Amino acid sequence: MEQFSHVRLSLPAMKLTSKGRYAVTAMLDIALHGQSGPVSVQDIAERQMISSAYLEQIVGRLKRIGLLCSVRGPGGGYTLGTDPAQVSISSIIAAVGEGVDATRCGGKADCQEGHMCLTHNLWTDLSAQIDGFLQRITLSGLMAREAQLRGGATDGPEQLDMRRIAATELS
Amino acid sequence: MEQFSHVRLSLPAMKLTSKGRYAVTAMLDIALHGQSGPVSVQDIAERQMISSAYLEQIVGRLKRIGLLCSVRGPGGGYTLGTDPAQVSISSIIAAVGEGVDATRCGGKADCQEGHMCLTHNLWTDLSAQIDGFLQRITLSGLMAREAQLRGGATDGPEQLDMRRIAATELS
DNA sequence: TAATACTTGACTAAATTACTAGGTTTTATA
DNA sequence: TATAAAACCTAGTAATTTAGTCAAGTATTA
Repeated sequence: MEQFSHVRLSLPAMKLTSKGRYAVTAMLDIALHGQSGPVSVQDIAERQMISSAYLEQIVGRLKRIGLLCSVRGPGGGYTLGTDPAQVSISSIIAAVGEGVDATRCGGKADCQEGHMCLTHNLWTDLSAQIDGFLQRITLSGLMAREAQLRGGATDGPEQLDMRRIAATELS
Repeated sequence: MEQFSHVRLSLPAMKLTSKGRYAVTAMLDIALHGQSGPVSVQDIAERQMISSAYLEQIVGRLKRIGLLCSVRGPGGGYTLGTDPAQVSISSIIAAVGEGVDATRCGGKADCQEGHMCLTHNLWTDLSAQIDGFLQRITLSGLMAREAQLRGGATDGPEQLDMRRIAATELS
């Protein structure tokens, strides 16, 4: 028999769900189709098969942050708000409230003992690892890959090495 | 007005919640306190402040997988089922059904176009990145850190560089 | 001036998480 | 041999989150 109810401590160490994926997909779609003018949410939703109403919420946040600009009225839509070379995947995901939130105890709070702190640091460092990876990959990096795919072989999805992108992006 | 309901596609790209953290914490607790005999769930629950009934479920899965052995009856409990140097954090997390499940389309299925495949590969590679990190860190690695912490400075939780552990673990 | 597009806020069904509750074995020890 | 301490098992369930929907706007311009 349990003596007391445990406090519910959710706080996932990290989350990356459809919302974050949709955000990145939308940014990339706008980057690729925004040459001739603004891209409407409807267009993105149809191309990427995402609920347009849901996408509106996501794209709205990306605009408020400044990652996108909007043009209203007929023929309107969204354009990139920044140089795609400056936009990391990490920042896109963070813009919609996802990504890596460190640990349950915000920095030091709850860790009572040494070995508790040890796993705590494991999660902290894992978070840094993930975020670092997502920070090294930019929107222009993804665009370059896309261009390369279009120009090169079209027979099926081959394995891509994102680490190489990240590396070239860094140097 | 939306013409049709979109199919709900959950499938988080990755998840790491309390369940996975509890599993790692429990394994480490048993590794550290299991010298003199089996460690009971009650003991772990009290030390780590986790609901014992919930912990029982988690520890049960770790046993079924073979990461733990159990001793029934009074004075019973759990002991490690394997050499801690062979147990990666990745395998502990996987044992309780968490960790990294690749992408929504299992390998190639749904990717209709090039740029779709591009973000697909981003998630695939991120997953590999995360899992690689968790695979390079072992239970004995965490134990060594704990021992070092006990022996060394006791004034507060300092920043640990897990990457160094991972590196030494590899070489 | 009407169509198009963005804006907002509230609402909801489904899924998942983090538990709880209540039992049954097994087995050391008194 | 009774007792109690432990593992083991199977349901439930409340809270939270996700992935949407819905409705009623406001702004812009062909």
